[in-house]
Amino acid sequence: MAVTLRDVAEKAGVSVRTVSNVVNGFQHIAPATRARVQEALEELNYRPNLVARSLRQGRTGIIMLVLPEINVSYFGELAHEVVDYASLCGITVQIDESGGDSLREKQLLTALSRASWVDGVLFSSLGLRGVDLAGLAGSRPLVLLGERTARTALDHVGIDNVEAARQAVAHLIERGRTRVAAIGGSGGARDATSKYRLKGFERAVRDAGLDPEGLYLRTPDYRRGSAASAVRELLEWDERPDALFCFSDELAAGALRELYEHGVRVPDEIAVMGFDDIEASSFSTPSLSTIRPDKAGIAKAAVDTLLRRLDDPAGERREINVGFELVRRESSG
Amino acid sequence: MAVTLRDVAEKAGVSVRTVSNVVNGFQHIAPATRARVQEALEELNYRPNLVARSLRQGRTGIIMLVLPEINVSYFGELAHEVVDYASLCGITVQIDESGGDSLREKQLLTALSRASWVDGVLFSSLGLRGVDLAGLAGSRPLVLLGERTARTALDHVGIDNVEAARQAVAHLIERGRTRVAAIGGSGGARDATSKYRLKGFERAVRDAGLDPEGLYLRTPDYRRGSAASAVRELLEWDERPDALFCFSDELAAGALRELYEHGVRVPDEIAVMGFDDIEASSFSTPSLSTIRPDKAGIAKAAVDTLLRRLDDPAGERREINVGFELVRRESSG
DNA sequence: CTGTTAGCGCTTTCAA
DNA sequence: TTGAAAGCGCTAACAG
Repeated sequence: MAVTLRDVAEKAGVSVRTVSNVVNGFQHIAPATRARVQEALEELNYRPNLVARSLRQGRTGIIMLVLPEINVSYFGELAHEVVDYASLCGITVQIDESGGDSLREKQLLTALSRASWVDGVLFSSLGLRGVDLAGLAGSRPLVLLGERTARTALDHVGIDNVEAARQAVAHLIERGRTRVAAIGGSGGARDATSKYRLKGFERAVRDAGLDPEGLYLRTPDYRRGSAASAVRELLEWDERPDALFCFSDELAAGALRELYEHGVRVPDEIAVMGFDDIEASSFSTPSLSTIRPDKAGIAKAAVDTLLRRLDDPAGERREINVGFELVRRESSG
Repeated sequence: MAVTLRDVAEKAGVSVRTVSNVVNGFQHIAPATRARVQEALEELNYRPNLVARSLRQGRTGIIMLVLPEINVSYFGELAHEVVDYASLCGITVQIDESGGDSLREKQLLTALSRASWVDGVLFSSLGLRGVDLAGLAGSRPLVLLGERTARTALDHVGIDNVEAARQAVAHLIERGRTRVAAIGGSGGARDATSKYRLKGFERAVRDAGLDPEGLYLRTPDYRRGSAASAVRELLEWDERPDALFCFSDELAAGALRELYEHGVRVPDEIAVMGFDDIEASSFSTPSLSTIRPDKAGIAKAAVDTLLRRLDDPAGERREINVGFELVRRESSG
């Protein structure tokens, strides 16, 4: 059914070798031969069988991007950048979701070893443990995205979460707030991201000579729906906070909604900062001040690192910190 | 380097055939042999080379999902459902973005024929033309998602956009609105989605004995940022509309923002309806009334249809309409 | 410059 | 029940 090199070779009256050379743009070919082969190629509408090519070359040009959930805006935007940049490099991206919960994380690891056609993996997880990673040791190159959750020899691309969080909270304090609360986190005990954002929060508060004690509320995940109960709780404190630092824009969106339902004016009564700068945040009412990680930069660094690792499996471990930016909008006053 | 069937066969003192049988769970194997092979398998930590297997079997278990942009919430949520359901079927999903603009649509088609390892394609495009599709005729099975934009023999999964839009607008009219405007669309001349939603809008308006003339404003795309200028324009009409039907939730979010900036109260002065029910919509202020297409249903139908088509390439064309639901929230009063 | 050919690792037909 | 071997379509080493 499918046209093969042999079919083309027969039609053009040359060997498969020659056809292969033409297909792959090899240099030293007699113009006449090339023309003849080209013609046969067109006439038969030849399409190379990439599976066969991959088997031969040991590379597929496919990388896998593993993230918690693609429908979460931040990850959707990150995936967009990755797909975008990878396609520039002639790489196709396959997407797998870890779901965030550790039950499915096991399936995921199975999937990972299942997917032997994948050249390499970009892994963005909230709670990957060292033991999990161990199982991957011998397999394909893997670049960790987001926060490093275990001491490994893996390449890593992320941002300085401590400093970013510190700047976010410092910004609230600069705007005159003195009682800043923080909310965020995830079910995973090893959620390093929230650990570092919390550290940055505490640092900023202490730098201002204030006390962060008792001002942090954990949430089960980073989604919009998870902010409500935390917000309800802090509204009942004896001394209400006058600012709120959310560990994600989605949480912030949920917080804005809950504050609105309680008739609390933002930023007048409570200022709000998010983290991620998802697209929706500049359109919310009020628009959301936030930290904007350089998503395109993360994507580029991640893909580049992975490709480099493919060529040089033994190369030195790379630890890349990509930039971020503080975005001031209405919600922080 | 990688362990192959042969390595295992040698170690176990059997033929590759036998090892293959064990790996694939073949029935008729002597218990003793099986045990010996299992042991060798474990000891060498054998992982099948799926590229080789695919070459042999002519199937990879990979399908491609093509959509405009993965960072657009609706598509992110749809992709989530597709990845979810496909993984249940043992299928991996590869994602490609068409970008929406026809310039990149050509690259996309190239990519499609490039990607010969893909078993089949789920294609969600806003403006695919018949001629474009023609080029794919001989290649892999393709299921069209969203709106059918050309008369083809392709399978198609979507929702009844005319009826959904009609219900949305009828709902606004039921709530007492008499002057409903519509905004949405895309650059493509062949944006069938907006065509049908517009038709549903007009039908609902006429059904109520009103006149839709001059109440539709085209936007360049369905994104949040594209609603602003349309909203500014309709606010300057002599007779202001008292309701607004947006062809997507993102447009509606942009509209809510713009109305807020102009001090127009929603829903008191203008009621707003969206379309898609992205997650953010239930958290906006005011929360957004909208049409909720059964995304999981679309994903399931799409994957099922594609898999069936793989087994039966000559089967009858399938035309599937998935359900939807009207979601009443604050923005429609 | 081009033809011949040996595999890449696997499944599967044909024999035994 | 198991072995031997063909071959999926391609690339590349080796000849010529």
